[in-house]
Amino acid sequence: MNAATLLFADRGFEGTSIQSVADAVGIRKPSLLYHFPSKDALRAAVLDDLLAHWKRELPSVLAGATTGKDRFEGAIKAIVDFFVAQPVRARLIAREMMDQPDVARRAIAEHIAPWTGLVTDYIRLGQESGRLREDVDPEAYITQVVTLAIGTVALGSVTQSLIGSGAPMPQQLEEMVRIARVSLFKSRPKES
Amino acid sequence: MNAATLLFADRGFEGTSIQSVADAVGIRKPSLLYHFPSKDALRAAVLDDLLAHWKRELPSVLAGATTGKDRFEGAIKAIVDFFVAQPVRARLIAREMMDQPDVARRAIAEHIAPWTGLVTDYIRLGQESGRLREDVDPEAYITQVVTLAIGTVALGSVTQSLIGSGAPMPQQLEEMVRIARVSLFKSRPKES
DNA sequence: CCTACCGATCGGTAGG
DNA sequence: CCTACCGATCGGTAGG
Repeated sequence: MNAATLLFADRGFEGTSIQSVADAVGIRKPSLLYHFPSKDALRAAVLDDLLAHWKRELPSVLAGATTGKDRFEGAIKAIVDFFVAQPVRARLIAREMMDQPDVARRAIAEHIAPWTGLVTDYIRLGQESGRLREDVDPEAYITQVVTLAIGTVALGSVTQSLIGSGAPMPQQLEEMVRIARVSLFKSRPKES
Repeated sequence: MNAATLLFADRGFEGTSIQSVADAVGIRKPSLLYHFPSKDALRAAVLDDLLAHWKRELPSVLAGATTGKDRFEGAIKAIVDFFVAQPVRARLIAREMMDQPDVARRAIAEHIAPWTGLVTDYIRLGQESGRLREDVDPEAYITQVVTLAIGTVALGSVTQSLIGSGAPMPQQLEEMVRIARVSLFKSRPKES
């Protein structure tokens, strides 16, 4: 499954033969097909595994980020870091979103939406307490932040060179967090 | 070429057979291979066409946006609108970035980077004139905006359902422009 | 988990 | 731009 995840993320589902997965694991193709009855079953299992992982990890990430004084500050960085730490999964989910929008939509709506929904609640809370900008659309905002995080990680190796010299990855991540933060919090004096 | 662009964007390069392209055009496979000596040649031609189109259109888009008083205001919306208006091309470039990072990097660095570089110059100009935030990293900022635009369009049909109810596309685009704007301009009173 | 094997489709060529 | 055809690889099965 790990091998399949890597190959699917790297070359795409259609660009990956079950033979190549079997090779990576060191078994014969029919042996692989014993564990996963078809290539599509393998795909489904890989996607399930990905979502199960996120479903397991997200609560603690969000819990850790939404506790204490700087819960809003922390939440943004936590969400961004979460995707940044898993470039393979980010690329895989980006591919699945393009390859099978319907499947990905259902899977995400079922497993992930509840947790992002939690974040929008926090945002609304912050808006009422006057710490967050009122012009933020909570649902659209969190969607944009996640899209940016996935996009930056999945396409990062190329977007770096959008500019002549190229903006190195660490600076891209810093700027991403800055953008997410500034567009959420009410402006205040300086920070550092 | 249009047929190939659509199919590549939709199902990916590996997921598209030259037979299916030929079918879409209404000719036989060998006839297609007469015009494009190999599948890879077709891919290269499609990518070239995409970049040529952007190279042709970008100047006028940027020129129109960077003239007059509200040149900064306009530039953001122009860049975002530019990608939003071409969902097929956005999806294709996103795929090519993942499938062949090296090829995409070279192509973008050569054809697109000069124009985005122009935007970073404008941003620096705006920073000096005091209208734009000083904490903006121009290179990283424009990279992030483009990534967000491409990502939103390419993955949009799925990210909409990141939230239970789902944030409709128009609202996502509005929020994207807001995020890009707020994180670039110095804060000021209300707008509307 | 393996060997042996299958029909279908793949990208591509010959030759007109 | 076509018909006819090629070897290689595809996902998958039989049977042990």
